[in-house]
Amino acid sequence: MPKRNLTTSKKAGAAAKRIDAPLRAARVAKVSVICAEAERQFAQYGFEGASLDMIAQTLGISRQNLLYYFPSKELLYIQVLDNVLNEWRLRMDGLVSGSNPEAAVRDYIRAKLRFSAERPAGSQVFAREVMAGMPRFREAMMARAMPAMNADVKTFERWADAGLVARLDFRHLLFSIWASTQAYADMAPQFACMLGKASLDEEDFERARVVITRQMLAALKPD
Amino acid sequence: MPKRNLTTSKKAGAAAKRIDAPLRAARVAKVSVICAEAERQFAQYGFEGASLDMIAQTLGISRQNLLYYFPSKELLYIQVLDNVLNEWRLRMDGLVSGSNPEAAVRDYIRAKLRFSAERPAGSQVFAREVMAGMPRFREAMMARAMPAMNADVKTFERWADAGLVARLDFRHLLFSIWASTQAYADMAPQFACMLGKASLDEEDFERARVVITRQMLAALKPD
DNA sequence: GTCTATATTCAGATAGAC
DNA sequence: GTCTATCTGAATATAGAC
Repeated sequence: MPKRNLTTSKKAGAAAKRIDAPLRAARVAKVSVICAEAERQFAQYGFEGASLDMIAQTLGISRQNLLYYFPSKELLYIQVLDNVLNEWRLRMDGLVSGSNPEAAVRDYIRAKLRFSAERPAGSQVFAREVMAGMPRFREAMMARAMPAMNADVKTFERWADAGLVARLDFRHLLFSIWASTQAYADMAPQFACMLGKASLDEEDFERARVVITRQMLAALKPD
Repeated sequence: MPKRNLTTSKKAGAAAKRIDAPLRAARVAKVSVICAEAERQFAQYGFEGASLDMIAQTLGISRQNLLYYFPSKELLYIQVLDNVLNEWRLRMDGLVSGSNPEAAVRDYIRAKLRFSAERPAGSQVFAREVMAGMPRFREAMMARAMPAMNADVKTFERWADAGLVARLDFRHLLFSIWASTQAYADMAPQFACMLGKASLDEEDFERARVVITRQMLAALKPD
């Protein structure tokens, strides 16, 4: 538990804020770089496989110093997952709405693929947590991802009522979009390997976008 | 290194075979149940997260006894991955061929989804290995999965030449089929959670099959 | 906030008796 | 083939000095 010295902690209101501001900012910045590196290593090695020692070493700090900011490995892990889910929602929320299904689906796929391209580690940490049976993040999932999905399903159903799209099982349609787009983060090493290159580039993501978009729009086309 | 005693190891030809047969059969059976349990635990906890102690305990044998059959954790892991890749190919090989694209795609998706339903752990171990950057199974992947993919891509291109299917980037089409179908193994806990149940059942897989098949066939329809 | 030192637990692997 | 005993290394976490 971090405790500021009496000199600052005793002061209240504006004065305290003025003094604490730079301290807090430094702390926030450090916490942020720790989370970024932890995300990378949890993604590659998993919760048990990653070690606080390695993470600290990569950052050039001591393991004990890391434990000063995050009292335990598990809390660091939870924080990483929380950040991922937050940015996920930030990027995806409200994309499926309005009255233009085609534009919505195009944007949705584009946003998800961009997330895969820009934040592959976040997606992988999430995938590993899911495969483990969501032992540490089930409630957060239920509370935050489920409402978002249900809202999207409802929107699709309204579109189907209006005859704008075919009537499919939209839950599984969403699963399929998630799977296809997230795979370009989670399975990137395999895909790159099979394309004969070291890693996926912008063109690969663009080609993926074209194919996946075509699939979804074609499937949604009213009979 | 296992060494049979002199009495049997000295004998050669048919006599030795007759004596060794039951021994070997017992060994093969034991190796098989060890692999099955290891697959389950590697799937759930990952390579580093799974422990030989836990695997042995679940099987009711000692860790040392387990190490008698597999000299190291890594060799056990490699064996598990090898088995997965083998059964994968056994089920999928040659499905994309002939002159009926629609039937081929339907069968391919059906077979992949069946694998996800029947062998989810195998798929998950594979996914974890990929996310780790394929540190222990890259050559095997390259040597065995890549030729299979290239053959399938060539078949699709022949179909496109004949005007039977639209001309897409078939590599990414295959990635998308893999992703959508494997997700019903790898992401099963998440999907089940979002469908409000403990685990996916036959009906879920059937609904997934309908949606995914529709996507792929619609995308492949010539313009 | 950062460091040194240490407690504790647990994992993989080997040796050798039976 | 299976067991007991043991070696070795690594990891999380805590205590306390500065």
